[in-house]
Amino acid sequence: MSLRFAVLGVLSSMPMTGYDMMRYFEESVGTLWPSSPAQTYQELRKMEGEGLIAGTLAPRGRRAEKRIYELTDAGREALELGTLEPYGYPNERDGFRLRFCYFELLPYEVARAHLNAHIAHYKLQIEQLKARIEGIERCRSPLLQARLRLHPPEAHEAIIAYRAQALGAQVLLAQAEITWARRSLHLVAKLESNSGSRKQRKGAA
Amino acid sequence: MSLRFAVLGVLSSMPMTGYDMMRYFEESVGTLWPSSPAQTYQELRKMEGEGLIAGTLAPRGRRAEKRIYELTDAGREALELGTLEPYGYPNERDGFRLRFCYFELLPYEVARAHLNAHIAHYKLQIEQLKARIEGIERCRSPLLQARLRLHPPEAHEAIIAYRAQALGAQVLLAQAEITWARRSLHLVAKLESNSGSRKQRKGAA
DNA sequence: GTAGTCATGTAAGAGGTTACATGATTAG
DNA sequence: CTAATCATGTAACCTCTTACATGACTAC
Repeated sequence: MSLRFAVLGVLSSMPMTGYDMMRYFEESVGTLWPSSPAQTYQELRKMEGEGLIAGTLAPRGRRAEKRIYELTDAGREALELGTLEPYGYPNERDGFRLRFCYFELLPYEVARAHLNAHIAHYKLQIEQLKARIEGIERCRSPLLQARLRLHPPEAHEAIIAYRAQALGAQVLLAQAEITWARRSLHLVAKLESNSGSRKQRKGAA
Repeated sequence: MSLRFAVLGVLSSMPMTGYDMMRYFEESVGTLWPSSPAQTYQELRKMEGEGLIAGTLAPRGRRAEKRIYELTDAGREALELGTLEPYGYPNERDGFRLRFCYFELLPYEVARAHLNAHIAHYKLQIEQLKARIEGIERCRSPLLQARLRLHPPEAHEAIIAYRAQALGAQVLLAQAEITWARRSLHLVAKLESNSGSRKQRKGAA
């Protein structure tokens, strides 16, 4: 249901084609709910069938056509309902930690390399998120600008703040990942020195 | 590939039936990679077909039978390879934050309720995780005990520490969630007091 | 003309959820 | 005898990914 929610949310700012939607997805909610072209187009067709959105054919050049979607009243209702309903927390999966459970199978060097890659991954993510947050706060996205135009000025602060705060969550989580990985590097070092001194004791004995 | 990895990991401690596996999943890596009976049994059959695990029929009571799976050499290799390979970080999805992006549609009261539910959710999760971590550190699980028996005593510390540290990650992340939700409650309060003198929105235009 | 962007799809398959179906064994 | 547990599945469905396919339009 979340892709559907994302589509409703994006369309609530302005009508657009499936192609536009894919671009705006990346710009706005893309970090929160990525979607491929294949899935986006399919979902749009399905939602049109269910009356949540309405597509109208528009000319494009002389021979070609494009389909511009906009929210219906039912779609607007579904969007509100989606925010109103309590969120059903799905099972979270954590492939990295699953593998980490078996790091005892690895040489310390490889374990360290994996953890350093983890840190690099989330550092990069934080940079990207901060750039996005700045983009939101400065209203650089045409999608966000369109959304603001739909609302009175006194609502603008909330719209922008909620968006930025949503990405702020991802920053906090990424920072926690880095903290954890650093601690895990300490753990690896400790395990290594323990096994090192053992070897020394054995060698000495 | 992660369910497969989880199966290999669990089976590397001891041979067992699909039914046992489901129970041990919940006990050990269940928080990291939950799986349903349907999926578990299917995956086991598939992995048997690919020679990663081998099932032997064993009698159960007088008429019934059960299938006990164990790792093959290929399976052991696959497990090692799975830890050795760099982890391919998947796209992460965040349904809660996606909804949060549109909290401006909600009355402040409902926004607060959602955030409080968020805090409650992760507080509960932290409690459960801490209980699990204690269980690991005290070696309460028969699965972990079996695993330790397979290894020399000087390896025990690492095995236990990695497991506990894996769940420790989830604790850190859950704490970050709570921190974020508290900050978001402050944000809601601020927005509300800003709009305090103004008339608040009601109804759809 | 050709490269890049705009625009829309289909098909196959992996991975996961939910619901249902079946029957034996064990503990009380 | 009954209920809980042990044990194994099947079927339908949803979501998401990957790869492929098509063709018009625009700027150079």
